[in-house]
Amino acid sequence: MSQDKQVRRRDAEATRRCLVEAAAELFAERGYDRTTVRAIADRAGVNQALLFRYFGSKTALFGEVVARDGRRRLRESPPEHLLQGALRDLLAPAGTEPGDRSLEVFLRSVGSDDEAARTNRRLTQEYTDALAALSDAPDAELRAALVLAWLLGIGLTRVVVRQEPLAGADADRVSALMLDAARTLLEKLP
Amino acid sequence: MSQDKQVRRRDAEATRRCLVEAAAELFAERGYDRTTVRAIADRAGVNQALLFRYFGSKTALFGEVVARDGRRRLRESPPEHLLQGALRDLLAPAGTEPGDRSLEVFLRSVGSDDEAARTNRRLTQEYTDALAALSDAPDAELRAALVLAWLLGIGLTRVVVRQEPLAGADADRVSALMLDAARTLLEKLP
DNA sequence: ATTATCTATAGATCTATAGATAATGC
DNA sequence: ATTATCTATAGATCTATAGATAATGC
Repeated sequence: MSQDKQVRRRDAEATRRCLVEAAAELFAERGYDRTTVRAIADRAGVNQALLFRYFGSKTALFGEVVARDGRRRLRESPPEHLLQGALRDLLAPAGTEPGDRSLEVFLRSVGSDDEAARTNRRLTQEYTDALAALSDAPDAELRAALVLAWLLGIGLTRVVVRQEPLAGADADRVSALMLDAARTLLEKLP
Repeated sequence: MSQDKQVRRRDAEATRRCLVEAAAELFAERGYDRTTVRAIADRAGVNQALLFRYFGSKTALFGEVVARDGRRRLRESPPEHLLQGALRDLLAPAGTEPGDRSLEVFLRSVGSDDEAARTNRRLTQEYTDALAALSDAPDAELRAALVLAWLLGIGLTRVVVRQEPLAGADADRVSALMLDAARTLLEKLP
């Protein structure tokens, strides 16, 4: 019965974590602009004033979320699996538990707060660098950027706009078509 | 000297047009959410109450903008030039007068108002259909959607996020790389 | 007289802060 | 005593509307 609020002892660290977790979910669902600090605090089950006590501002909390989740795949997978992995999470059928929603956070917040945009730009650069390392082409970085742009576009269409036929398409088929073309782009020398 | 405001006679039709024009610019620059009705009225040089008199709501004005600009290319260019044309506008060097900013309106408003999202979705569908007509593949529609997603991703990276190296890359080089891969995707049968 | 335009403001947000309250650890 | 949490609210938005004002066309 009373396994929630009541039971949780006062614990600043736990409260902080709850806020970051709730913020990550909401930023992924609604983007930066359309997520209110009050909604974050409500989902975290804590008072709204604590968000400012622990993070100072909504923008700073956004930075915390990106720092926590955005670079996880970058740290954990080798460059040659980066694209596949990102694509797999992106294409995970709706309904199933999505593995990593950091791309959604990115996509839905792209036009928002300037500081948030800067945070996002830094993250994209790191992905581009990792992908560029896979190509021997003299314009490897540009090719990598094009591939990454494609990933973003697919995410935008499928997850944010939910546009058919991409939204409902079979994950493997999309993956095969895209990875094949991407590999050609990265490997084919001019 | 006094060629503005003073000189313009009272003209509901002209005021309407000014509002749509100002809204088109601002939605392209800032997206739906971050554009205020007051900013639109100010840029149009008219009173803010008139926006509601002539359009009823901010959302309705957005619909008007998309209806006016979004389908222009679709009407004016044959399917086989659609992609090239969209790409050319998108890649027009910053500073030069951009030809068509409707893609920016789309990209910057994608996560915003629900009604705006619906308007955008309808528009994307029309583009997908046009592109799909170019392919003989049995999954032509999916391939077309992937190509369109790529276009959106490139636009997002270059114009909205302004991420290097795509943001500053030579238009012809980007165009060549992308169109080549896209053509392969649309024409190569499984 | 008609109607395009403007003034003034309601009402609903939203971020952020100051200061009060109360649970913990010594 | 310390500090995690809560109350209350300032202050700045933003969309939308009601009703007043004033320029046009007959």
